[in-house]
Amino acid sequence: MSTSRIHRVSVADQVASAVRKSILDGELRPGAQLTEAPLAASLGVSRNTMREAMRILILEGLLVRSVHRGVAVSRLSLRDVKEIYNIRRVLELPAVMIARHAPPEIKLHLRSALESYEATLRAKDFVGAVEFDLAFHSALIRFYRNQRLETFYQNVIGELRLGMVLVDRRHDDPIALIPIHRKIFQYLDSGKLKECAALLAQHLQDSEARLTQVMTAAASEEGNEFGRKKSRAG
Amino acid sequence: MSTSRIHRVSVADQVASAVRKSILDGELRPGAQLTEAPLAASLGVSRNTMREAMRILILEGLLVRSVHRGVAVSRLSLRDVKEIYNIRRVLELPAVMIARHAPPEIKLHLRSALESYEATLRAKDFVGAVEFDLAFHSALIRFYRNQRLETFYQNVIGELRLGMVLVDRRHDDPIALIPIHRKIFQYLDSGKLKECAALLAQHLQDSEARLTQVMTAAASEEGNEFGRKKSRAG
DNA sequence: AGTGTTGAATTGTTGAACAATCGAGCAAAA
DNA sequence: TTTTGCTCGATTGTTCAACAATTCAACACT
Repeated sequence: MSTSRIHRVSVADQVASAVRKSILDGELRPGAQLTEAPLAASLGVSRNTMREAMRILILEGLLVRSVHRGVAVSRLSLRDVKEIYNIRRVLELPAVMIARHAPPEIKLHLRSALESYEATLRAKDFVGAVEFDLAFHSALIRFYRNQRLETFYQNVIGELRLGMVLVDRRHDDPIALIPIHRKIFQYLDSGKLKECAALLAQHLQDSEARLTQVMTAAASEEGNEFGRKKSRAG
Repeated sequence: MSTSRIHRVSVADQVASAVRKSILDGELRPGAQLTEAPLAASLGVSRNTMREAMRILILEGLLVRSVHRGVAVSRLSLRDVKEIYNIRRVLELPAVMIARHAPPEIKLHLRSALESYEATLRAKDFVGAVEFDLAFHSALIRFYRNQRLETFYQNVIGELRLGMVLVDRRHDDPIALIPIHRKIFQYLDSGKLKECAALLAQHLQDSEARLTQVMTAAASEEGNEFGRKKSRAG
């Protein structure tokens, strides 16, 4: 009954999806320790299956395992952020440059993501807006028509969200980002690809700077929180 | 005793490496069915550990699993080849363009790979030459100084080798490829990056065309071999 | 020839077990 | 007081054995 579709997936995959969602939604914070047995029990699967699911998420970079010390939700370092934004530049900027003869279907996706983005943002749902913000950028990658590139990009974006859950609503003025995305889309839609790429580059630069700034700020005030095991502040 | 290093790795990882090597060396041909129990027994590990190892290789794209039907070594389709070479273009060409202020360490790697490549090729060791050919190209990716990009590229190259094991020595004249790589390196070394990128693009185009051609040829004569289960040629 | 049906083999998943290892608490020593 | 060493409970790494679900091929039946 539960699996009505023909598209059958293994339990391990489903468990992986569930845990992935918990991480991406910020339910499981970066650094959180995941002990196998209780987690497996809470999801009603065996420890072996849970380990298989964890293996998937480790390969995706959402979890880290240190031998005999368990797995934990990955912590995004500043170096990671730098890497990820470089990847975004390498992939997104050429993507818009090949958008000339792109099928209209992808542009519809872009427009759809854009409108959802604006709607959630105006509704002050900043957490939900992240989803559509990244959906917009993911749609750009589809210009390549390359499955491997898309899944890779998706993984990278997943890691990036690890850092964004820490940011949340500290955004000074997220509404200000609306016209940026809109302008990027307009340039793209009207074939002004160079201008589009330039604006996108600027946008990525700003985005990286903002995240980096918030992360350094958060890192400094994290010492007296529950992040580290032994806070020397006591 | 066996693990003298501090760098401990799980058994599953070791098993994955062993199987990966078997595949990349052509011992396990594309399409080969891998039944868990015998393979696990032959390597002296449990079925669970073997499944974990398989999961890794599936995520890497070297194996495919269809539910309840087991795992098999991936077959590279022409579409796959097209995707992979597009990825190579997206990553390798910009890589040489940012090689201006690259650390000399990477250039040493390039030179080393180049010399090994020429040596093995002159020794008529065409299978071994593939290794160094790809090592040369992998070194280009290191210009990015980006761990995620490198591992992704490494995965993609691994998949490409799935197709190359089928090709092997059908190369018309592999020796002719020596001056190409050498010229690419010289352009790079002397800072003529545009010329380098152009030549590299040409090289990738030729390489793709050759592989595609061999694969279509191999596919047509594969029908009466053991490739497909039911050959209608009988 | 075409169509159930059966049954062996393989996979998906579970549950339990045991050794290896870690971490914390506590005692002994400096 | 700080450091060192020890013990012990908890968690992980790995194995093993079992069973349900599913596939595949052979076979019987029409």
